[in-house]
Amino acid sequence: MSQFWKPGTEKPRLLDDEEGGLLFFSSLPSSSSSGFGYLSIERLRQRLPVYKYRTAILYLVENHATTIVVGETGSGKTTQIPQYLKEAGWADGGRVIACTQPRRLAVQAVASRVAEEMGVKLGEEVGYTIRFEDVTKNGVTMIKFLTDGVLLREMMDDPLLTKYSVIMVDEAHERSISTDILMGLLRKIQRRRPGLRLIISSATIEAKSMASFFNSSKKRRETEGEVQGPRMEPAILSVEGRGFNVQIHYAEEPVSNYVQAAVSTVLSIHDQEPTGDILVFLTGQDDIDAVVQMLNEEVQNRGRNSSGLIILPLYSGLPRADQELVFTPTPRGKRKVVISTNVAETSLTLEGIVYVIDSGFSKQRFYNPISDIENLVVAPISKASARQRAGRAGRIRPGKCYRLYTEEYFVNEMATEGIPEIQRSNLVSCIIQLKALGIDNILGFNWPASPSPEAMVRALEVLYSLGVLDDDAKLTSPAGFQVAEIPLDPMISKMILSSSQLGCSEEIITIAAVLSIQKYNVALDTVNKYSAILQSIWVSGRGAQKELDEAKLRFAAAEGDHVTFLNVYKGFFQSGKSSQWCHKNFVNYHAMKKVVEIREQLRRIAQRIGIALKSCEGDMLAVRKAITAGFFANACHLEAHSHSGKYKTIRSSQEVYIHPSSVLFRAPKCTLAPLLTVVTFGVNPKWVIYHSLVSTDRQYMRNVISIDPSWLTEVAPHFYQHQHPASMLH
DNA sequence: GAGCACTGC
Repeated sequence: MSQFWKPGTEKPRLLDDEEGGLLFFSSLPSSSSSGFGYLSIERLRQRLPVYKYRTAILYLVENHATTIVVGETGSGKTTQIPQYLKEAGWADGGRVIACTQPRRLAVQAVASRVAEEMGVKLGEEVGYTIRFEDVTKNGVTMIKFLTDGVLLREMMDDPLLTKYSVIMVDEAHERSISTDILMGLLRKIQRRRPGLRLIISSATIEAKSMASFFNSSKKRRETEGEVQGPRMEPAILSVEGRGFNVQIHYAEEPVSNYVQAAVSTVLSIHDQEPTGDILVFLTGQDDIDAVVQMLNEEVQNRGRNSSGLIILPLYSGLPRADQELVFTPTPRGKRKVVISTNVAETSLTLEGIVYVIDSGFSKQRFYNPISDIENLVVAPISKASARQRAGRAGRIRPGKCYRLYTEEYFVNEMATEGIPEIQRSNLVSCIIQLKALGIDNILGFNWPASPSPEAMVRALEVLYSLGVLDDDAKLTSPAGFQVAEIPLDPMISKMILSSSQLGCSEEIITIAAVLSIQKYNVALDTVNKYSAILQSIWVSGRGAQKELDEAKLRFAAAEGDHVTFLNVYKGFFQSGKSSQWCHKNFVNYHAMKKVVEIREQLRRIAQRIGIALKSCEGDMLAVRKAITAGFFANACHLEAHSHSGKYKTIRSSQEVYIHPSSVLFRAPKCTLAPLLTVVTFGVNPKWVIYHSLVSTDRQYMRNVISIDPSWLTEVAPHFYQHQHPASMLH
């Protein structure tokens, strides 16, 4: 190994989210007060690195409109700064200190930790808000943790966020879409509310560009003259972390096959290095399964001597029980090897890792506004990501990180930061949200990172075709405002609006809930459990694929997947929401409970914005029409004489195929499902609409429903008559 | 007969 690896000079210090993993995943009852041991809470707080900056932070917040805290992980900034602010009086007079997080779980965990440190009941002085859970008390809560998405929603009712005295945006370096929009809007609010203070918590590299983004001093002087108040130039403060050093080793030669290299590096570490668990970062399930299999074979070949390795895959699609294995403590004399996706980079923290192997790649989403298709591709990570990965080795003692790329590559070729999510995504949701907040000039909006004009224009086009924006790109009334109120993709929201007129809103709301669960995580209620991540209402299980397929057939509707969802929901409901029923039918019980929850929320919103709740009593024609009204842009036609099931999109003649997971993949025959109206038997429907595309070697349509082409011109005449002569549709 | 980086309202 010493020939293969060259020690580098860089020794990053580590530690992220003491507020994260430790709290969730430790087998110790770390969130109970016994976890604090002999030391008083006060003493423990004073031991955190951030403590010696307490006075400085308070001074800067007092005197600067924006303070940027460059906090290495483990500095204690997230839990301590809100408490310092409260102690200094920023929550006096009914004001509230807000602290945002990108993830729900982090919100819950940090809030309960801070409540515990302050010796108060969660939901009183310290509270939190995430979707479906508002654990705060008006007039009592002084420190409030929330996801940045929730804060954005709050701005719809209170655009200036008047109840907050200080807003701390944590993990800003992750540059999620919500964080970016939030920062752009906060910068605007700041001009109108000189009393508001912002704290942006960011990683090292970006601090300067963040500072120039928030530097509005010149503009302020021009417009308002010299005024009393905080300085508008942001202050930057750096707080060190509390991790152990991690020694970096680079590959001497470029690595052509990181799967193979990862396997041999694991074996070298196991042979030559002292005990300590290994974490390997790869890109996805395929890589991971390959490495797991190769390691298992190697262990078998070597015989009993190498049986000290416990090899565990980790990715979000893994069944919950398998994910849990990763968090069980390593038995004495054994070495755990976790082969993981990026999920271990930000979302969860493993204890006991001493060695990290970094492939240098991850899967990233890219959006092509021309084709309007989002692709998931394997791409090189950034330096920031590489540092984060390396840091995972230094949580319990000094560690080592093996990078499967050369030092020259790291220094000269790797990008400093990743591309912000907003520049890699479809902007439809984000733009309607800005419109609803009164930001009319989208192209002129001051973004922390501006999306491409093409992407913005494309999103405006889509919203226009949905009837959500008018000719002046203003929200239409009432449709535009209604769509903006519904916390879902605008195409789904439009589908819900149309269902109101078609008399099938109860059914469509069920479908909307199922469609949104498919991208959703199901976080369990308590802080001490990790989130079970779901991708479908079906149980995931590679082992029982055949049984799963058979179970699916019990619900399969000839109309397509959306109607199939209705059959599943109906069965679940009739069983009394029974978990045994789910188990028997290969339906994911937790996912169904979430569907029920989201469905209830959507019904409440629907009633609030004046959508009539009505069931169509089995009239699937109405249901399919409503789906068409939202997703007409995704219409496809079966190629004539195609025996391979080839479709083409109407909009751009893209070649697409029905995904094998769809019930229409094997054009289903009529089943016993009670809601079913027979449409076709055993042949591919000529016209379909898809909910989303998955791109691999082919473009696959996921969640497909058959339609009648005349509906297209009926529900979206502007779209189809202008762009496509009606003759094309027949 | 194929495939799912990661979040969130």
